[in-house]
Amino acid sequence: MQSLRPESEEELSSRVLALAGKRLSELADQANWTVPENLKRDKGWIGQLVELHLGASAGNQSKPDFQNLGIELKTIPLSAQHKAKETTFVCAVPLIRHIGLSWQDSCVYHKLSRVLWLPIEADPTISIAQRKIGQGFIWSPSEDDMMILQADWEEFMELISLGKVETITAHQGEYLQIRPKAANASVLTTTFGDNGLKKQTLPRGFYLRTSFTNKILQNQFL
DNA sequence: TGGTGATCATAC
DNA sequence: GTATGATCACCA
Repeated sequence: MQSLRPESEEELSSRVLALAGKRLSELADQANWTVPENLKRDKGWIGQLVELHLGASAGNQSKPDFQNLGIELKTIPLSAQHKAKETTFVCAVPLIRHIGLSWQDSCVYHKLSRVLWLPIEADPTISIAQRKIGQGFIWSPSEDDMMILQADWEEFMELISLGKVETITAHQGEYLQIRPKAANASVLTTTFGDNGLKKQTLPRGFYLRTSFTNKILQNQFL
């Protein structure tokens, strides 16, 4: 199966509504997919399953999931207390050719401008098959959110411009954080060191802290 | 035990 | 290696 792409936000919203309360086993059966026992070797499985059901443009293109609508799909794994369990990957950190890059031209700004959040049960005591889809919603950052995201982003990019990416830890940033994003610790990409010379380093990504995604969830369901 | 640093699958 | 999709796993 492959759902056709939704042609409007309204159409997407009604599909999201129809998914609410469904178990992952139902979606997997419809797609003729096998539900894994755990996600250790299938970390993106749930995300890809819901993409299929909502008609997101498949593939590894660096474009929004719903390109015609400019909407990015993100799942949120929920604990038993219905709080976000994991941070949310946003995009890779630019480590070269970032000189003069403005916030409004950044990947973080573009990825977060319009997001379909889809909360999904992730309590480890529930089998993957029995986990239920929550109530998804389409969201954009508030002005206050934008200010903080921009401030975080500019602080990080300032350090990167100074060749200090390797001094950045995940403790920094209010809403955003920078952490490794690679298959393993031996993967290397090019950057410039604090001496201005080209060097190799671990690729990193921007992630949203769970405190921020929990705030988004609270505002939505308050 | 929560959060940071590390990691997994797959397409190209 | 980089893009997509994320969660694992260990240690402070």
